[in-house]
Amino acid sequence: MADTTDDQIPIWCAGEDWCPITATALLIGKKWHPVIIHRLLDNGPLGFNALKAEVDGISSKVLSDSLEDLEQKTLIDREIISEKPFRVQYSLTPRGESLEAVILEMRDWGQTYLVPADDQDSSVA
Amino acid sequence: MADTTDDQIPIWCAGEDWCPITATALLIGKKWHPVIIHRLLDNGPLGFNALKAEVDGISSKVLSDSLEDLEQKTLIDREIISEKPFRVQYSLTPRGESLEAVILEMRDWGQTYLVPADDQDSSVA
DNA sequence: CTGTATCCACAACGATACTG
DNA sequence: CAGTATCGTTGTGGATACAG
Repeated sequence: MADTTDDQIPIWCAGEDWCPITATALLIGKKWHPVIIHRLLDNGPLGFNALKAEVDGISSKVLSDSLEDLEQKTLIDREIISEKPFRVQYSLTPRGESLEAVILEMRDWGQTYLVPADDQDSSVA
Repeated sequence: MADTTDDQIPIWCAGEDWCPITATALLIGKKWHPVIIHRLLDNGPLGFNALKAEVDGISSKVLSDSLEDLEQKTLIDREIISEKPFRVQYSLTPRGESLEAVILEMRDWGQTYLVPADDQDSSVA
């Protein structure tokens, strides 16, 4: 694949007991990671606070931490779009976008089998 | 798929900031959970140590802990198949089996995008 | 606006040992 | 065979405050 930036692909998946399932689980099982990717998938590139608002419930520290982690894994891309009023834009890399199938499958399963019981009076119909 | 008999759904998914993606991520993002489910999917019902061998790398404590968690979430079923030589059998519930699509999607993505040095002859050691 | 700095709480993981 | 008990380490998440 053609890399979009100066970043070379880090082999962050290395391990003795390598298992694609475990590796993927550790990647998207960080509570916020899949949601962040999903929001980016749905709303396109976003700034830090816009993303924070979309995710809803995450703290700055955790979002910052997650973003850094996702960037290291070349799943998202960080671009400075303005220096004066310092503005940043987070977007998905092709690799990040490729997670759509997994995320959607997770969402679908969650909606089907986890049953939001939160408001089952009207929306479940 | 018509399960429809499972009306006693435990609401272990309840939460204020409910999100099917997050909920599913927390469920299968426990490092070993998806692997356990996958092994059960592939090899059918297994005993404790057989499962431990299949997962490979997990400790008794963690497996026991994971199993208990998965059982609580009605994803796996524990059945005592022998009292004298104490034997137990772990199997997937319909709900657990329904995770196959997600697990497979994760595995597929991991194999495609995480690139196990296995395929490329890069012994990362 | 975009984050970092602390600090803390709690859960997860792991190794070892031990029991029925 | 099928776990439990312990203990310690690390990781993850969260609140608040502050900085460039």
